[in-house]
Amino acid sequence: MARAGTTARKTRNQLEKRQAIFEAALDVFSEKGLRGATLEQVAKAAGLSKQNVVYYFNGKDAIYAELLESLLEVWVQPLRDMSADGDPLDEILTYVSRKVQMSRDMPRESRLFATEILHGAPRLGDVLPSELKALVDEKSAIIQGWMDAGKLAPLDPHHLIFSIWAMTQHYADFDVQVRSVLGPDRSATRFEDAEAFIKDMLIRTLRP
Amino acid sequence: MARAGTTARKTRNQLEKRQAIFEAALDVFSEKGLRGATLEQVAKAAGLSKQNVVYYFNGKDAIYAELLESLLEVWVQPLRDMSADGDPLDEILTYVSRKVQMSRDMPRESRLFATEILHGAPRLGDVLPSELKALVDEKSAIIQGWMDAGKLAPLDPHHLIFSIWAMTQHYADFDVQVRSVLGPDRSATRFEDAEAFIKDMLIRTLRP
DNA sequence: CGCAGGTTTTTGCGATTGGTCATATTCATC
DNA sequence: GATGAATATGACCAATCGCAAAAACCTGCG
Repeated sequence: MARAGTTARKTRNQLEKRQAIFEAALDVFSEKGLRGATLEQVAKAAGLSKQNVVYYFNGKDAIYAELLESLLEVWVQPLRDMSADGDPLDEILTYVSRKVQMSRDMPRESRLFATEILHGAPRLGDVLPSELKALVDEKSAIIQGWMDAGKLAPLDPHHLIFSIWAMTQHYADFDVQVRSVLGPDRSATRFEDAEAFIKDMLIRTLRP
Repeated sequence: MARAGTTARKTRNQLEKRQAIFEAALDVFSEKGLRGATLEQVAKAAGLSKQNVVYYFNGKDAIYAELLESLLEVWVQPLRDMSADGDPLDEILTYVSRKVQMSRDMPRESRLFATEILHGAPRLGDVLPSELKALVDEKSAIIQGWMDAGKLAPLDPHHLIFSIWAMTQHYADFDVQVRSVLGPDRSATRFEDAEAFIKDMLIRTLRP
């Protein structure tokens, strides 16, 4: 037996299979949650048998944990990219664009994280209070700098970031509700409309 | 056998027990989700035996479904109370206040609805596209009226409501993340700070 | 008081689901 | 064909839902 899940070195085939399982797991877990999903559903979506999935990972929880971890960096990248060098408003509006884009193109990832955090983020370990906090603190300091320089209206940077997270991710996480309320026709342009709305709101708010 | 769950008429004792089960179920379901929670956990939290809980309801799903339904009206009440007669900005800021208050005082309810909608809201039936849509459309029309009268800056009312939902509920649903990022000291005042921030943002945005 | 009716609770069990393990068997590659 | 990787098969075990029937508990009324 190979225990593909534990060995560090992996063949091309192994990586492909693991990727297929990740993709399937993202589908199933984001829709039903960790407990609501079964290994068999993941296996079927990946085109493998339940036992074969276990061969590549060490069980259900391991898939979920590794999936979360592998998506983490991608998830916070837009905030990472916010630079102190750019134009303040541009930087923030670009950040909003990218977050709306992620809600449209990666709703499963958004829901996965949402569910996890909603339930207390037990598997995110201490990533939130350490790494994420550090990142947000760093970017908040930059924003604060812009405000101190009179380039933006003075507001609490932390809550500004929270509000951007909330508004943008809302369109991925609560898509069912958004579409229900907007109705079929207006739903077609919900992401563009949302982006325009949020940007408009931030421009009016942040104008010094 | 009495089938307390099905009969329309209920004694005082029955109602009390059912209420206790609701309370326990809210605790457990909001924390672990429907599938993640077990009947026994609910029963223990309610101080009853598992089988006795089944006596009062017709099983796990029935508790969850009835719980959701019983909370729905409470949940949308603040929006219901928004009146066309009041001062536009006041009405909206009051709405924000009440929503933040609900995030602080009823986080379990918020998370329960969040989880449900996140997973496609299968048990909310067609409440979203019918009743909720009607309510939001009605209030959006009122806001639109205010904007047309020049009392508020022109914005999309639907997305304005979405953004208020998103920002206020964020502090209940993602409380773990908020507290992690803010750190212990700043967390103490997170709801007051959030309310002030959101109101400030809306005032700047909606000023005609 | 005591018992007859219904109500509530407990006991015990059947059945299903789902995660995991152990052991073949097939496959690919040298 | 030899060797290790990959897949398939079968079985097991734990968790848990839900039912049925017995037991305990009222409560009103003769």
